[in-house]
Amino acid sequence: MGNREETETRILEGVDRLIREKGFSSLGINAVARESGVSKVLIYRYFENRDGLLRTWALGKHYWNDAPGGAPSGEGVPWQERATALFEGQLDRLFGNPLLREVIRWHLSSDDPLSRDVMDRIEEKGKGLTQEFSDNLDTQEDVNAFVSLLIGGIYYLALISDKTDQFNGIPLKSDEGRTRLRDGVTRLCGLIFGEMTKKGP
Amino acid sequence: MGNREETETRILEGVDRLIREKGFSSLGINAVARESGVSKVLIYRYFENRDGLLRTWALGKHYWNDAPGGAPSGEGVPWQERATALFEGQLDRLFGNPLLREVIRWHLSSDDPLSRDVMDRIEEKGKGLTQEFSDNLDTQEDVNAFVSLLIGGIYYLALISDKTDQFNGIPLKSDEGRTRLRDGVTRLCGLIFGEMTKKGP
DNA sequence: TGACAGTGTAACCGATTGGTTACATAATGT
DNA sequence: ACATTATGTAACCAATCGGTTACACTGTCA
Repeated sequence: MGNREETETRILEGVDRLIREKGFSSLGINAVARESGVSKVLIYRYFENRDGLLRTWALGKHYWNDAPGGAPSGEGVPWQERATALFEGQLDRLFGNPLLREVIRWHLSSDDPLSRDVMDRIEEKGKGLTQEFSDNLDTQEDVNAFVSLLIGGIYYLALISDKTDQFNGIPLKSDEGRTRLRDGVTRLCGLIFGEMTKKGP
Repeated sequence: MGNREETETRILEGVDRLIREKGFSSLGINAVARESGVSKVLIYRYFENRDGLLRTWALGKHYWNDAPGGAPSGEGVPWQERATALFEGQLDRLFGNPLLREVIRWHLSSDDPLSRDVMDRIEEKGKGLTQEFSDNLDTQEDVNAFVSLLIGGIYYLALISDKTDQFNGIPLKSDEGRTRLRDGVTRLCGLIFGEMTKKGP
């Protein structure tokens, strides 16, 4: 008590907990105040209103920088391998981060432009990587379409993994399912990028 | 007035309109009554409560039977062609039916078990078709993983098409984007199912 | 000591929520 | 004609929402 910074972080931690447990739909000022054990007047005093609170929460997050960094990008690495690393990284990232899934859900269902800003930051790194593919690959194929479908598939399966145990015969909550998806992605990368070569001068 | 059936359909039509315009999140009794121009007491009288209303709405829908029927299933049709028809059908279905997308959004974000029931009916036909693949194909590949990723990708891209114009360089709201996705799916089906043959005895 | 800024709480506001009670009116069967 | 049933509306209920006002306390600087 008597410490503004501490109170602010307590509030933001409350937001964090609330989103993780109930999602964005039930994220009201009263709920945050209750969860944080803090008078809601302080929320208005320190964050102006619900929007300001959400904005400082979202923009102060480090979560969005956990993009798959394991993608090998050396000169000699074949594109198939790079793509595999990218997709497997996204798979682990999505399935391993419940808060991230909650934010995607938020973006899919709300009209709040802030959700777009946050999504942009989430996708930032991945976009740079996929850009590399379409820039450097010498192929007639629509690489962007392939990538979009695969990334989208990973997103969707991660999202419904919170709601159901199985999708199309794949157990989404077990390691077995994760492994099958991982292998499937790897196999698809082989089929798609297997014969592609670097663009000539 | 004075006609129960007519009032009931007016209410259900109001639900329909409301979901299409605002989604499930803002679907309250008061909103339905306002939208339908009907006293909310009648909603309670005829449908018991919000849950009952939603249940009769969802279970009385014909929408869920518009699954891609164009999939050729004759004996001589190659599997690659069948798969292509299945996925392209799903693509058109998802992008062409806003109400369907709202229901999927609902399922992704709510805890209501009813949403699972509705999703089961939506996926029913597709599940039967994909089951055929894993049953009849003689391959070492994890066909279910491929199918799950592709179907999921179609779902996700359709969902975000309501929120953003472009994803990964694909314009989601234009015919061009639809065509590119369609071609991408076709091409992937070629890569995946191209060499698969029917299971021998 | 006193003025003053920052931190905190309780109580209230109007609007809206899901849900109910009471009552008026129209149709129906005897 | 009369009693009963179905259809409809207005008014109300407690609870919750985002947001505000008023007031008590604590420290700091003069």
